[in-house]
Amino acid sequence: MATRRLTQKDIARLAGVSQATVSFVLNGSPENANRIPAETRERVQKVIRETGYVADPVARRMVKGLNRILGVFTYEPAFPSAQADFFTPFLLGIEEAAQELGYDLLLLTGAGVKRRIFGENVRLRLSDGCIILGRQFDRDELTRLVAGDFPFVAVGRRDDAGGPVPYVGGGYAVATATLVDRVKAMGHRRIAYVGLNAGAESTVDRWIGFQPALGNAELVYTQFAVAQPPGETLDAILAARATCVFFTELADAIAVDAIARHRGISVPGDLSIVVLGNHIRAEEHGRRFTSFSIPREAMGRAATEMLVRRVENDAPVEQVLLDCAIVEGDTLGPLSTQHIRNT
Amino acid sequence: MATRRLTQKDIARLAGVSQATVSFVLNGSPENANRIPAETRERVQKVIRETGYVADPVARRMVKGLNRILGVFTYEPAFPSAQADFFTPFLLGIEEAAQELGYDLLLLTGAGVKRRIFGENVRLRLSDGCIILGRQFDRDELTRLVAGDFPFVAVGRRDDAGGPVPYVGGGYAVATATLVDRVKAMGHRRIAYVGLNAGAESTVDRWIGFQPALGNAELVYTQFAVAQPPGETLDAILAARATCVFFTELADAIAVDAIARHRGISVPGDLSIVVLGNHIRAEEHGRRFTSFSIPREAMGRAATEMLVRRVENDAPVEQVLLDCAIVEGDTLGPLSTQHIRNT
DNA sequence: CAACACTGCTAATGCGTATAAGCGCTAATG
DNA sequence: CATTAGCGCTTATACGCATTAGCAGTGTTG
Repeated sequence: MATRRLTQKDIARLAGVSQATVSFVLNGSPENANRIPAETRERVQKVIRETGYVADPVARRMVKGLNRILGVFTYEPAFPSAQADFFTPFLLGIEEAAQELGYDLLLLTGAGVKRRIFGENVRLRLSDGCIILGRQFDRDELTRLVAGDFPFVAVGRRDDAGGPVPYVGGGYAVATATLVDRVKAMGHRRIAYVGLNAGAESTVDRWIGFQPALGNAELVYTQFAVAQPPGETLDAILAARATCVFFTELADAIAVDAIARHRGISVPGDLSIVVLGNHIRAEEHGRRFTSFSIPREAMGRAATEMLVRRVENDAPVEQVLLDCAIVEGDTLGPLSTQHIRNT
Repeated sequence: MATRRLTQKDIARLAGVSQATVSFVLNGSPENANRIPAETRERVQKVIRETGYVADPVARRMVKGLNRILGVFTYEPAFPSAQADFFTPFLLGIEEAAQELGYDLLLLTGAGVKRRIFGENVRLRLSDGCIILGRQFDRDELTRLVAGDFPFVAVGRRDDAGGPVPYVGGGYAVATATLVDRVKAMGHRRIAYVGLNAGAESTVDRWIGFQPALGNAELVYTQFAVAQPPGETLDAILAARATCVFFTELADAIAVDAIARHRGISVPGDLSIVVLGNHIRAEEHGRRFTSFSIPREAMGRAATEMLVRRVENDAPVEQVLLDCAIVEGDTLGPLSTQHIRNT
């Protein structure tokens, strides 16, 4: 246990050469490699093989600057089961891409309660660059990151923070607009929207896609708050004689759908439901909501590849939105005759 | 972008002191801290605050030897969805413990197809120690780890490999024996065992707990192979007039249970089923099998804490088995009168 | 035969930090 | 008044490696 780690000096001593020679044998550049004859090289390599020596990556990094390590920072802990379904697909994509590109991942656990990038001990800097994951972004930290020289890529679109933020996001606005078009094609003209319309970029994007796509349809009810009993929400939707309701949160949709079913209100017969994004596996709740899917794994991959481009080639800031596939589901139907009669 | 990172030298210049003074201000040990008057300290800290300087963890590690980073090595990729349910609970425990102890996690992605600890560039060594996760262990690498001076802890019991292996495992043998006792207390005397009884330690442990606990019960059928159609397995179990069957693999149990149900054979009325370990959430398949639960999260936590003890205090090798709680389930019932008649 | 190039190495340096050792100064002590 | 004991710093060194510069010896050229 007390046996100190082997160093190049040890190898050099055992092989009867200098430390520099060992270093050359290990990573001889084309010009310098051939300056060491095969015989000496063999002798050194024999010692390396026998001792199982490997260069200390820390010292290596000291002089080379790069580590082939990518940091992954999450503002929320990544693995707790409540979050796991959300984070795992991202991490899967990140891990796969990192492996292909020959990078390891440094998972930053965030010291103490407050997770911060710029904390006391920014061990983050050990990595060559970092991916930032999570819904809650600290504005100030983002600004500092943009201003600084540390390469990073955000997963999820981010507004400018003293400069453009490199990101890989989901095309929520486009997908939302597509769903609105589909709803209108089904004949719906009286529409409700339940969910936030401000705050995080991902939330805003949905609203931005939604609003202009409405066209000649009428937004008869909006509920931008969240904490309301689902029964009341349903009452309000029906009172406004909406025939189709958009939810930003799957959980809200599930709750309202359950109440509707309980009251004998048919979905989509009497009321169509559309969810803007699908965070959880379909199997967990019986319903397949009409919605769009977030390409989380692909986002992880793309972000990783973008980060490596920035690290290795000092590539310029890129901003990418990946397409979200429409999930047909079975909660959106054509306007019923009863609806038409009521109008 | 071209702005080089700040170093202590820069801070020193700006504050009009020496580099060493900056270092003292940053991490003054009790004896040395008070050697620097508040005024100077303030001046230096002001510059640090204004510039946002943070010490390079690499250089820090160079001199301190430790990095507050724990490596996590998995022989199989951790996040692919097939594996995710298996690995996630471990990672959850590891992440929580690491966070509490102030460590970050270095996830080793394994270069290329073959995942190896001792590869070309053992990036692992950047961490202070490592946790090894996964069912498939490379014997040779384990031996080298045991022989070496790099601190590690295995998750899952491991046989000696040229010396005792530090691990946190599950008490499968004890839990299995408990289940056997319970089965016997229900009156069962004709028992079947389906699953491997050799190979990985976790498999062997189940068999080791099973065999001696049988006592006066009779092992009327064993199937140590795996790849057999579930129908044939069921036929063989029934032909042997077993009244209770133990499975090591949940998947096998699910398959046989499904066939039995399809054929109108009642579980546990006609045949009791016990599963030795529960790998997947109960909700995913309808049945709650009588089994034991593997405390994966606790294992991750314990392994992390053990590793930190080894890293920080050079603690001796520990080998711990955590209790597996018995899952009552509804696939184990008392011997039916029909069974008794048949005997 | 002097000048020079090439071979096969070694010595020296720097990366950014922590820390032991030391140095000039003032105040307290004998 | 000589000595010592803090005080408030600075200087110097080491960590393990990559890399540049250079040096001794041999051959090659003009």
